[in-house]
Amino acid sequence: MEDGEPSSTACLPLKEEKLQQNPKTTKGRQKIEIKQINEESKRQVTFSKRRTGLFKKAAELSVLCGAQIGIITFSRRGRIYTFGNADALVENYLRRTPVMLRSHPGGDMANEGEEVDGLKWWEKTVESVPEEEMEEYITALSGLRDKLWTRICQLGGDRMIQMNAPVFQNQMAEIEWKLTDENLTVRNDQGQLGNDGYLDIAAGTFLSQIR
Amino acid sequence: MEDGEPSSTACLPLKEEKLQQNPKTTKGRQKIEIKQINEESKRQVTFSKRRTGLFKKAAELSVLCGAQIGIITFSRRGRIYTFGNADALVENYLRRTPVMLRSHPGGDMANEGEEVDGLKWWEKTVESVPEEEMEEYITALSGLRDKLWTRICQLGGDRMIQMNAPVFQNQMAEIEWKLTDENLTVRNDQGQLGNDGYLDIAAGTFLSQIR
DNA sequence: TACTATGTATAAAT
DNA sequence: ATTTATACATAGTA
Repeated sequence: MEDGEPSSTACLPLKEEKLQQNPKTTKGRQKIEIKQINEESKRQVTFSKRRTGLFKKAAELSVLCGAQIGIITFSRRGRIYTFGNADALVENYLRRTPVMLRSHPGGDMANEGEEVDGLKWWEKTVESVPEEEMEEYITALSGLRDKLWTRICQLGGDRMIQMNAPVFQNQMAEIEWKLTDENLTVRNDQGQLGNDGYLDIAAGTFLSQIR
Repeated sequence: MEDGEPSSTACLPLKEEKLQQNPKTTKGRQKIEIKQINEESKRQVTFSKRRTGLFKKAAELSVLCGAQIGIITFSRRGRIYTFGNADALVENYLRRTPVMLRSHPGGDMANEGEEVDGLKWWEKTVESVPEEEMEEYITALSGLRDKLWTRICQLGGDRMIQMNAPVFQNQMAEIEWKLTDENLTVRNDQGQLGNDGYLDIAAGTFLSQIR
């Protein structure tokens, strides 16, 4: 059909003429189904484009409506991309959901307030947690999650609204789980914590979130 | 061009005739400037529409690219709207940024591991923190923010990318501050913490983020 | 809430 | 990265 399709003999180089006249060089944006993109490179391009778009939208929304917005994204590769000030966000979130944040219940508390290496004990990082205290540490961390959620739901009522695009909820949960698993595995492979119990406990934690 | 344009006299009152023929019931979407919307009701409508759009985009992105995405929004009214599983997000975030999470450094640590009211000490909420320990508690919480950020930047490198739409960065910071202030005030008004020092310390914390 | 017309994001191709 | 055509989001209105 393509108007003036070259009938071999008469008008051969029509393609070029067509380009001049109505160049339709691309098919333009095509409709796509919202489902996992399998092709690696394509997925990466899409992720990059849409992440940019998402963050732009978030920025616009925050300016237009004076809302405080934070986005944290864990890419499939395990990279973290954040929008807004993630730590302020997290702190604010935690501030609004009062819980005990202690996550290192073990250890010697006799020298409370004392400084070791010029640091208050609560300023030390997890790396300094001895192997034998790790399990309790992890338990506390898992507890934190539950406490957070419980507390949030309590606060909830009219002050909190949880929104998930209903259609995607199950898929989200699935993906979240898979990726959490992936992240934890990567983390484990890096041997930073090197505690076998870690993955199992975390797995239980997240599995419980999937209905 | 519009086929069959009625030429009344010569060609003068074209406007009206055009309207009749093509009654354009609305002006359609108009371009808007990205700046604070002052009109309350308009802002609310926009917030609602765009928040929905943002969450939809996030859902699509997560499905298409298998990314784990979480969004936390504090509306100007202090409401929290979240997308994804905020607590999982926060926990995952914290998990990836090892820090001491202790935020209640004061208190009697002699009964370490003991249970009070059937709760481990790290399971108790902030409400149970005595007034005289509050300041230290807050200091620890502020410390947490810094620790988080520092640790994140350390982890950073190729595994972390911070993205802010550059154009909006300052505005974001401003808004974040204003809203944080607002939230804290609200919180204070509710008398849940009822500590005068609270606001001041928090203020310093957030002010330091604004360049 | 639902509708239109138009602005904006982006899939595909370069 | 840039371009283009099209799908999608949404400002203003009812």
